[in-house]
Amino acid sequence: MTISRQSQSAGIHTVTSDVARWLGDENSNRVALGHSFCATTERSLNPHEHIVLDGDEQTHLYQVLSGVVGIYKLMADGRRQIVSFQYPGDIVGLDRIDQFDYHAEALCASRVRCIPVQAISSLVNNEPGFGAAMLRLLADELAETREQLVSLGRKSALEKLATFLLQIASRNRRAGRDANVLQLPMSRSEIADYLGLTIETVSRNVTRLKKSGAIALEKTTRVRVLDAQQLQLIADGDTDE
Amino acid sequence: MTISRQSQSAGIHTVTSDVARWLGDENSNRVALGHSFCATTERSLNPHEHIVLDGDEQTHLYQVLSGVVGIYKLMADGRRQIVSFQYPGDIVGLDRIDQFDYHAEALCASRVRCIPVQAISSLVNNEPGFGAAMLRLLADELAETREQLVSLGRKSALEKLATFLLQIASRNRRAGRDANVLQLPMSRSEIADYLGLTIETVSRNVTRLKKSGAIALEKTTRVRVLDAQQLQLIADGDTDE
DNA sequence: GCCTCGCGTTGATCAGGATCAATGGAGCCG
DNA sequence: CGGCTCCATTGATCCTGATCAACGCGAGGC
Repeated sequence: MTISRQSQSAGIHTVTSDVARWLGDENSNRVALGHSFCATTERSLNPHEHIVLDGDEQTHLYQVLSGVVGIYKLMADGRRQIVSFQYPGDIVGLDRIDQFDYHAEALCASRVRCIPVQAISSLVNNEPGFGAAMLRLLADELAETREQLVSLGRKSALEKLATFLLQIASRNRRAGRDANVLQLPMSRSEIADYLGLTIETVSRNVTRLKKSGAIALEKTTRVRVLDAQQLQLIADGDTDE
Repeated sequence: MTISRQSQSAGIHTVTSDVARWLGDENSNRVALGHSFCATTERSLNPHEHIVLDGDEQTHLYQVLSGVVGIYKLMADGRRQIVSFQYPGDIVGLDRIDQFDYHAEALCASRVRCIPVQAISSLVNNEPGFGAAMLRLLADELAETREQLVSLGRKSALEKLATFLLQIASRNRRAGRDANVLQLPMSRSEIADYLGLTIETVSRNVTRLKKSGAIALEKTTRVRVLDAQQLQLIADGDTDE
């Protein structure tokens, strides 16, 4: 097993079982559920702490409360594909039943609510709207993932990056935040592994967008959108070159 | 709007409204549903006939009964990404609510069952297990799509192709068919647009797999797997080069 | 059977992004 | 404040897969 030529997520592969027991630092919590109650817990996560490892038996779902969680898959030789970024409100594990087939890691300090899987079926049966909400979340996630397939399969590096920035802008807008100031809680390496690129290519194309006047880089981790329309044209491949 | 350099799906873009009225050639059909009945219809599709166009208002879900349906997205300049192949049992439209954001096209002569969306909520409420089945199908689709992200983002052309062939083999196995004889109901162009490649690259890598002894090409549209283990190693990137 | 047309294969060349290498810069700790 | 470390940026070169081009082959029509 050789080291990947594409993935530059060096530290990532030393995945340890930091998932195992977190029952120490949790806040107990109870959620009304029909006539009964359902015990959920909250957990605080340090940057790069894992919630879930590939192969873990699924004991809980995890709803992100704050921060950002990255879901990723690893190939045998270490190549990494980040499959989704999960933001507050998103639920990790909706798609699985018995066992996880991905890793999930807090990208920055985050909090998650842990929902035991045994609670799910009773929630679905007793909590009106819960099943529908799950379906909705799952459907949204599928739609986003399909859109990401277009990026990975058919877009150039510049188009991928513009698309990515607009995703964040649109998430900001939905959350009522400024759609022109984009916090990037993830590193270049994580962006690269999300877009199927290398960090160098990400960096070069950030520079290209900067030089073209579409964005400004206020900090490494903060982008200001200067020309949203241009960014949109680039993302859609509408450049008439 | 210039013509794509990547997509070679020439005829595809002349998408006409062949979806519109099919009420002529349908077989009426009724599905028991609690106390009431739910009218579904069946529809036969010719090769390359569309079921759904991007932007269509969603009036039905479509369950594939026979054949194969391709779900794809188009970029403004014609680049195409096939996002999923749907086989008998799969349902097109589970992820959407009001409007389709993709095209769906029969790749070969196919039949689909059309389920009116109005029926869905009553099916969920009255038909025990229906909601769970929808969730399950949706979850499976999401898991497959995420796996495809790994292919598109991180695998080489050869690895993508091997992965694709093994997907078909595993579908055959689940359906009780021979996992070593793979029918390819789609053209090279459709495989290319699924894998984010060009037809030439697909063709060259089919040849490579042939020469390596992993597969034999019985017809253009039929592959025999000769060395499943080698194919698996290639797909996983376990080649020790 | 032969012609035609569309698809698939193969070859030659090009280019976008990966790789290899060096430098820059920000945060952290002393 | 200075040094250290990690990450991001920039530069030089390489390589995989795209593009451009030609040819082969099989299916359908006459």
